Amino acid sequence: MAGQRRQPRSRPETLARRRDIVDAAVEIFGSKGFTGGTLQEIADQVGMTHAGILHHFGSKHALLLEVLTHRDETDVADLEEQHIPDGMPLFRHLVRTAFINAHRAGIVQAYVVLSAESVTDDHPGRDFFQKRYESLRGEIAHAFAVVCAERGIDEPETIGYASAAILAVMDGLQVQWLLDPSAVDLGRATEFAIEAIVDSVLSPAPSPLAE
Amino acid sequence: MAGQRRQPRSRPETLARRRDIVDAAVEIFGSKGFTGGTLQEIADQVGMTHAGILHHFGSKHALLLEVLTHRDETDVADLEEQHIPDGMPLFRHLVRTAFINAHRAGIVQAYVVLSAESVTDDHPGRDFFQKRYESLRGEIAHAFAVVCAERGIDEPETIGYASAAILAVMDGLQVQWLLDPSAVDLGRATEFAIEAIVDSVLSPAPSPLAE
DNA sequence: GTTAACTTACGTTCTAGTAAGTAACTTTGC
DNA sequence: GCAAAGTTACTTACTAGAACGTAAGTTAAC
Repeated sequence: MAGQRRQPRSRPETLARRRDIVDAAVEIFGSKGFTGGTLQEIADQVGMTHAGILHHFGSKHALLLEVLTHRDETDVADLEEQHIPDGMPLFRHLVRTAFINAHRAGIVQAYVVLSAESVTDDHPGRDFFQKRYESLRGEIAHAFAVVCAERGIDEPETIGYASAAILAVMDGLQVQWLLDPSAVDLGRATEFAIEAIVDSVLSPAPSPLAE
Repeated sequence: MAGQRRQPRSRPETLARRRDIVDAAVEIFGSKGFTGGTLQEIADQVGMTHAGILHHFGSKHALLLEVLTHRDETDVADLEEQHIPDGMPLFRHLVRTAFINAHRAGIVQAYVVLSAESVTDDHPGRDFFQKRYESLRGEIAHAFAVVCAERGIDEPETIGYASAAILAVMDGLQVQWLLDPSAVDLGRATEFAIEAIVDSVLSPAPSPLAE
């Protein structure tokens, strides 16, 4: 049903060149945003003209989608990798990812900038991020369900809030960390927050905010 | 010491016009970002030419800073309002703000987009957001200190992580909520997360992630 | 000898900013 | 109280540059 499968694309040199371009695009879009970054800058970084990039990807829009979906090799969240951890190991994995990300400012910045930019009207990445968050929330919620089952407790309705909140802290801490790395310890702060949220789902405490 | 205080600016009609422009800028920058939004669009919305806007603010850059610093009237975080709540009331205030924000998508979007965009290189809003987060973290940390003192407990070192984390969840949940309002209950999710974090500072539990 | 991987060159559109002009309102001199 | 002078709030018109995209040509691989 899809038009034409491209077998010609399979030439190894060409594939490597495309990878170079995507890598450069991650860096440029990460440091300038999608709207602010230009094909020219990306082209300069891989040593060709901007028309050469359009030859490979057709449009800036298409290049962005390639950047977003083919981040596999240099993954940020690593959730969709070979074997997705589940249950408690998932939460440990998320914390570990935060510690690793503290040494990968480039990719982190690309995701922070592009995900927030995607909420703007008609942004080409909007659909991608909407589905990504939905899927990630689902995986985290599932991990909560597994953990609850393991401990023989009913799944509290807070699981939905907690799943969104975990992703939210991770993203939000990245913004603060990017703005001032010396002010925020990305790994430890993420660890603290995830522990707090997980604990609050498993052993609900009376609200400390109640008057 | 400052050059010349402008008394002419105090003309009420002019001030109102400037407010109109700033309001329009919030909407445009919120829906398209700073880089993506144009003076033309802002001008259209207030019914003048883009040169008219430059007459008032001098440059697009300066208009952005005005948008960021003069959000006072339609405040998002409301922290710097008349009397800053402190101690436990601050946390309640933050939760209340989240519930209110759920009905103010426009301004929320402006802040989400601009704060994330500000991490890009040489962004004119970078300095603003860096200082803003620093100041907000400080206020939240102070509230924690007050609460600890009230209960006669030592301030745990987790206060720093918790302060950053609270701001982070608020921001991160806004992103997810803007992408899909039906999937995230902004108010309740924020409430849950803040309660979890506050509780975790006041009554530290053994890490649920420990193997 | 066809296809892929480019480059050069061009077109169109759009951008922020500037310069100069104009109408209206304020202030000042008297 | 009123006219001259100055200031403000714009507009129109322009500049200079950059952006993405396209079309056509060129070299090299298979």
